[in-house]
Amino acid sequence: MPRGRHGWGWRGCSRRAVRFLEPTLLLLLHHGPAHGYTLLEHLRDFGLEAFDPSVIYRALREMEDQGWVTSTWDDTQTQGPPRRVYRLTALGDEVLRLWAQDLEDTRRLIDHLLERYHRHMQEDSGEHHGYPMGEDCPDIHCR
Amino acid sequence: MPRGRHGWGWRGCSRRAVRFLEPTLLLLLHHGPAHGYTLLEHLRDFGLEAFDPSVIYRALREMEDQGWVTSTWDDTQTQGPPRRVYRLTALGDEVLRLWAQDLEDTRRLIDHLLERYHRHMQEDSGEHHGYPMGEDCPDIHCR
DNA sequence: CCACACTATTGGCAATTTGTCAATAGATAA
DNA sequence: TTATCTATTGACAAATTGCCAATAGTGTGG
Repeated sequence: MPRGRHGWGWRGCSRRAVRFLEPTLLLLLHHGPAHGYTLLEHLRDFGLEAFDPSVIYRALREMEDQGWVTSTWDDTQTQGPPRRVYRLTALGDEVLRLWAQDLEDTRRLIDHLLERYHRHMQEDSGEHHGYPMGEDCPDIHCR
Repeated sequence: MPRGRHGWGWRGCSRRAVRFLEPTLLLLLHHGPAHGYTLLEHLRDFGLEAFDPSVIYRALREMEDQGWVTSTWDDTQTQGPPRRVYRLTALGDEVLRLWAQDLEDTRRLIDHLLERYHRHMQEDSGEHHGYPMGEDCPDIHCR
């Protein structure tokens, strides 16, 4: 998915991941209360890596503003500064359900697009579509 | 997918759609050269509606900058100002293939998330997870 | 001819989103 | 005490996006 005048790894490259951040956090919190850092680690199980912690905390604060989660300071001692415990609210529970529906819609869109793509590719394998063949074609370079 | 302090229909609401714009345009152009307005109409077949024309033209110009498409002025008379004809380049053809792969990756991510969601919901139907039940829970209102 | 509507493309801007980097800060180990 | 690890917060620049207006050619009704 090269985009803009860039390849992978430019500013905004992981936007796909970002859209999965909120539903994934909600799902993780549906399993039970957790700390921000813990959530960060569990995100890897969902293919969401390389998140700067600030992104997670920002998402959590926004979700709290929405009333999807609440947070309290954890009084139990740990090796480090005090931590927040985030827990899902009933509203967050409901939002998670809406997210799931939305993701199913998105899935259908992708399916439709891919189905069309593969069908079309099968139909006219080897045909040309008006673009000049044989010209020097620059390689796609993703940085 | 309520997001931010908004529901559907706020600024940035259709970002999901926007991400399908480029691959869909490439796929449409793979069928053959077309005008911007024509493409705009065909997008509906893919569940992508309500695009402001400027969004499509902006995308097309960016794709041209990348060398994925080329455009020439159509000299045939029509009821209106001169139109551009966009056609896919060999590079655009290749990019379309990469997009398809990327969409398949995305689909896998969604599947994984949804599978986890449904499995978890089945496991603990009726259980609580620490959030206070019975409190007044504000309705989710999407505007 | 003039006003108006329709088709088609272009330009600009403000609000929002996103990535990155730095700051703060407690606890512990050397 | 200095350094290091854990945890959270703040701030900023760049990119994305939606919206609205401008331009412009053609045809239609009065």
